[in-house]
Amino acid sequence: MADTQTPGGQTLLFLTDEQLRKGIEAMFFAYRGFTADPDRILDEYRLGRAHHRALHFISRAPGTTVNNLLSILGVTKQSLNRVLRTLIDDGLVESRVGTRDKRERHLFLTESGTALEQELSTAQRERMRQAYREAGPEAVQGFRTVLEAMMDPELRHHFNRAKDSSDE
Amino acid sequence: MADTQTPGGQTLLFLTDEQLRKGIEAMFFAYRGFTADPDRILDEYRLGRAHHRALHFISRAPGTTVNNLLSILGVTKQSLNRVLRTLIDDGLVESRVGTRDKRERHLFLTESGTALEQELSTAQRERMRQAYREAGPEAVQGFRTVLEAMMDPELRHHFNRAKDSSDE
DNA sequence: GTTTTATGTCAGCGTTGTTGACTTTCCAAG
DNA sequence: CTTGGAAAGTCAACAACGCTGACATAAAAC
Repeated sequence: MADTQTPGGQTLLFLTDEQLRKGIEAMFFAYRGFTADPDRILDEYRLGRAHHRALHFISRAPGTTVNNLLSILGVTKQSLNRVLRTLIDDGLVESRVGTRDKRERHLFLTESGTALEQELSTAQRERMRQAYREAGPEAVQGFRTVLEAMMDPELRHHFNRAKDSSDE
Repeated sequence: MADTQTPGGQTLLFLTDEQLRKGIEAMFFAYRGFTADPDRILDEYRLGRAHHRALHFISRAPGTTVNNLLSILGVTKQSLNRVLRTLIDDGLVESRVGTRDKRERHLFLTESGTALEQELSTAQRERMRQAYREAGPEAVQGFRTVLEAMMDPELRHHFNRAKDSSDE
């Protein structure tokens, strides 16, 4: 990767379109791998990626409201509602009317919801762990740094929300 | 990132579930940013991401066959066919019957197809360039390494196909 | 106490993925 | 030269998951 130091010490990158295109393709192919294992499991349950995302974030923040989930997932409430309906009908998620504000619904994973989320998460974590192992610790640091820089500022906010209780 | 050296010199990574989950969320949020700019442009043309992917890989390998595109994109021919039909009807892609093997169709971008591909690619490359600039050269190297490790071996093959004429 | 805002639900539509059945074209092996 | 099979395309139906619009209800604001 071509780079030089300015007299001021700032690192400059000279990035060809070709290098950037390879990065774009890497994202495309890697994302396919990233979702492949959960997708296989979801098929067995007749669920899709949207259900996985909902399970993931409900698991991360039990009792979260529909509205909060909405802003994290970046879809319309109607779209999320259909997904939640399926999950509730399947007994994977429980929706409790808010005590302070009865308009709100607080979302929790049921026992079987927790089990499925674990199954999905384990498969995806194993893929991630394997990739991290192959790549090595400095690569992982770089990976995370570039991904964070690629996010929309608004989304980065959601990402960093739970970061405190994390790895650094 | 926790890591130690074994007496043998191999680097071991101790990765908590929490660290891996953050990596998973980073992929999720970053991919949203990654596709956000092209999605906005595609909306104006009443096209979707599937069309963008087809344009990208036809642009990368002009004259590629439908079958080759199929194995790269990993969708069914029926699904790809609908996308190609739209692109051909819109005058963005040209399909030429093969000379050596007349069963094959070779795909090329038209002038306006090239223009749209450029517009999409430029938007996406700018996002990528910005992220690379923010993260710095070592981070970029790590990013690419982890992404490649995350791919399915079969997909990695497609990725490396055009790598020779690339950056290393 | 009526209006406005927030939240969630129901109905319907578009894109893009899927499978299955079928036809046409054409290369190549027998 | 015929036939088997690969490549490409079409039609139909369906599922997942985005979207908009219309609407009910709860809470807040006036």
